[in-house]
Amino acid sequence: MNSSPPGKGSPAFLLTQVGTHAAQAFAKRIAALSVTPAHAGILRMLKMHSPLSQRELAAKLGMHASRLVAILDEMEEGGLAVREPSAKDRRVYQLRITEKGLETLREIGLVYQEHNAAITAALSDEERETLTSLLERIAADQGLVPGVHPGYQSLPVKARSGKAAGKASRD
Amino acid sequence: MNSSPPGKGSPAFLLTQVGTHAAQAFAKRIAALSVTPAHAGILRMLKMHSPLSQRELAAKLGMHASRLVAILDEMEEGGLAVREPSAKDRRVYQLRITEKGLETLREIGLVYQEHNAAITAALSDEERETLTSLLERIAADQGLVPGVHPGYQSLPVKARSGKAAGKASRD
DNA sequence: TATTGTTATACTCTATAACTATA
DNA sequence: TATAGTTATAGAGTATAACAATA
Repeated sequence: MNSSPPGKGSPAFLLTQVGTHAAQAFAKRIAALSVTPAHAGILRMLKMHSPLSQRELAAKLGMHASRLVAILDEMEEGGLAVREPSAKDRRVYQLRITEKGLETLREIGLVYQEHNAAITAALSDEERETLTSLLERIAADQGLVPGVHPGYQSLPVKARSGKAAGKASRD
Repeated sequence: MNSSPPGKGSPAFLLTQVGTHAAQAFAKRIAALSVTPAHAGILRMLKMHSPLSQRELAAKLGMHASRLVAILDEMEEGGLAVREPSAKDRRVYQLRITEKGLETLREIGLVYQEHNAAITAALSDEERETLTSLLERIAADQGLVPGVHPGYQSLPVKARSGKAAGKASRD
């Protein structure tokens, strides 16, 4: 097991393999709601921490503020969130989730539940809990912030250009 | 737990969170060997299945053949693999791993072991085995091919441009 | 006419550094 | 002079469709 291919049946590789698959499957599911994982994460942040300036939001997500501009443009266009001028400082925007954003977040929650059930379909309820608790301990040990995707720095901004999504094969 | 943010403490989200983190951490580790995850996966494939044509390799990895061109150029440049003309069909190349490629694969194996230990440092041996077996069952249920990264379609070809890697913060 | 590997094109995403308007 | 948000630029990656050589 030393000169052999690394990690075929060992946890770290399985984690990236299954984790990548889960991320792809989730992105595909919520594409039906016209949102990306980035949108979903931002909606969640805004629900929990509104109001937030763009820089505060960027800091919380671990991404550069300039990347947020396009994403927030999309979200405003889609009616999910709004930029409101701050009374105190005319340079900053207070970001707030809209009623439609809250509704979309609820729908995302439902889709997530389906996704969660599908991904862990092979496990019993008890095993699901075991898995959750092991993963929570790893996440804590690795310094991951609950609810924040570490790939935020490079999560696609827009949904993949449609053609590929219709290709039947994946998931 | 219904209108609340999706998946904070539930397995599917934890899987993508921890899985993404693990993938990033591994990529960073093997960057010290001047290889990317894509290179590592190809080295492993070539060790197991040499010789292989480019189209056969692309099919096994689930990626488009044209993407392989640049990656194999790099690997030949780095002396990890070679394109040998086929005796039977002058259109095809037989890909073979070199002695240096085998040596690099051994080193990757060692780095992987460190990585695996680091990622699962929070767990006991028994828990590690439990996690492995749960993940293997999920992977099998989801139709994932053992040892093949589902993100192969969009794994970065070259190591990230250096500057970012030296930025201290991640991992 | 089909297939292998390659190249060319157009498109997306990203990071960085200007830039503006405020403070 | 510093900060919030924006825009511009340049670079990297990808997918797709041509393409040349060979079958």
